[in-house]
Amino acid sequence: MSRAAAAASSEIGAFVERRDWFDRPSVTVARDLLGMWLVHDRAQGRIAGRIVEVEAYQGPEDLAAHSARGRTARNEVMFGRPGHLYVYLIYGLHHCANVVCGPGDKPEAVLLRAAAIGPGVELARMARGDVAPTRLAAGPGNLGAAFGIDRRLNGADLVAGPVRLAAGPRPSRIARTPRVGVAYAGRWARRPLRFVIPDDPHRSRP
DNA sequence: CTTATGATTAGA
DNA sequence: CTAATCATAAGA
Repeated sequence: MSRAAAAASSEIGAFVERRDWFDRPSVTVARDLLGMWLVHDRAQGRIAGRIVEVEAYQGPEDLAAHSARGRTARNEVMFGRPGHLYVYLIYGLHHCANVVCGPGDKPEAVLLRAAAIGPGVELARMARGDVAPTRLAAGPGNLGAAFGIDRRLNGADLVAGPVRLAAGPRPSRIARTPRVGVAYAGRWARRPLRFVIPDDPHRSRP
């Protein structure tokens, strides 16, 4: 990779500053999130990575969405204003990070499933241990671990930070597949609501 | 109170 | 293929 290309790929664009950017259906936000930067500013430094894989979870009618089983203490944030982080613990050990979307009061969200870590690689490695760079944030549990996102950040404002989103290079192509791990959701399990950059080495699976 | 299970992962 | 591991939600 040339010096110019390397510089370009590590360039973080403008942060999302308008809440209404998030106030859209999860499918729309999900597509837009691919290629964008996820940035976490911490005392130790900044961890940033480009999002390469996401899943859309639609409102109450989507049987795979947490919000389909009513409002509870856990999914409270999904029912709140768009532009916040919904973080929950899964299988007793993995933290999954979601972007709360709209439109309006509709409790939709986008699960962040994989990212290519750019600036802050060493910090991410410290948090994750010694793993291959392409696997650092591949899979929702790994992404949470790599970015240092846990339940303390549940409800965090994505406009205010410390976790924010910024413009990045748009992918030339976007692939759609069914979502992972939601076989119980009947028809909704088969819907193509997973969005991924085809053949990206940082994605969690084909 | 008890109990089943999950938007997962690593390892055999 | 399965164990790990616990917050959550649902049921008694």
